[in-house]
Amino acid sequence: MSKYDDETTYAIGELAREFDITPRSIRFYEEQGLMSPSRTGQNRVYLNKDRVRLKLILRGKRLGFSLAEVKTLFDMYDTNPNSAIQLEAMLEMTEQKRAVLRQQLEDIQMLMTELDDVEARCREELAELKRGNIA
Amino acid sequence: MSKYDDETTYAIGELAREFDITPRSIRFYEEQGLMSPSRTGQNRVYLNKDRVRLKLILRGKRLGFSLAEVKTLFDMYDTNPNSAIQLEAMLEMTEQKRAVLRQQLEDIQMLMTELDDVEARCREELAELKRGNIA
DNA sequence: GTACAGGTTTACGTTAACGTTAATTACATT
DNA sequence: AATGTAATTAACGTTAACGTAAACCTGTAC
Repeated sequence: MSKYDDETTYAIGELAREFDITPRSIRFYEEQGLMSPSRTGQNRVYLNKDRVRLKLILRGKRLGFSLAEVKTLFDMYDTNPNSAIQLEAMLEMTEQKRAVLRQQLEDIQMLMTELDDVEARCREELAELKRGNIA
Repeated sequence: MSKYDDETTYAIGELAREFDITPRSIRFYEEQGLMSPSRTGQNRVYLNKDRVRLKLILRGKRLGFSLAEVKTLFDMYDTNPNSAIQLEAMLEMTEQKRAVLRQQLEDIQMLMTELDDVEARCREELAELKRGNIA
């Protein structure tokens, strides 16, 4: 259970398949300073910590964070892990996202009822047409 | 209470201010075929129906619809609103959108709980920091 | 020894939804 | 007449997150 027990390595294609993305994306994340895998010759070699990073990137994306936002979080964590400042920045960012999501929920509910209306009117008019009413 | 009782007109700048967008955006929506205000000379003049359209466009955007998607919805509603074929197509379309919305609702709820998790962990670690635990 | 399945870099292309000048017009005040 | 405010068209610029060649290396399989 030590830190040393997972020395599995991954090629870029393996990670790409595992997370269902393209190698291009992974290289792009590196280009943006989000990862820095080691090399064997000119080939990229990914360790478990890199895999974890990638997982975090993708989760950030799912949460609606841009790559730039993910990077700021990473940078904060790298230079000052578990500092109060970093944690509070994280809280602030999640709070923002939460606000966006709340707005979206509201909008969706409004649109749903609007769809109900439209649908109801459609059905009514269809019924009239079937009855031969050309109104 | 007839259809004729709202003949208020709006200039592009008024609408822009009201909805907190730029005139450029409004012109862009028109360029994309989403609105077609009348003119006085070369100036655009917006009636209440145009204002409603704009409101719908913005709501669609907040919901994550592209302008192209909003346009297809508009086109469907605009062309032959009373033919049986169009009505049935419309019903099918709304049903599809409804399914998409249900999916979005699910996604958002999942994201919310994920954010809850992240936030909870942050708060825990912050609490430990305050207690002086450097773990 | 050659074909293939992976990897590499470089660099231009793509899409959406505007932003940003520029150059012009028109009406209202001062 | 000059200034200010709001409008117009036309057209090139921008951002994010990759996609898509092109041209190359390289280890293994047959």
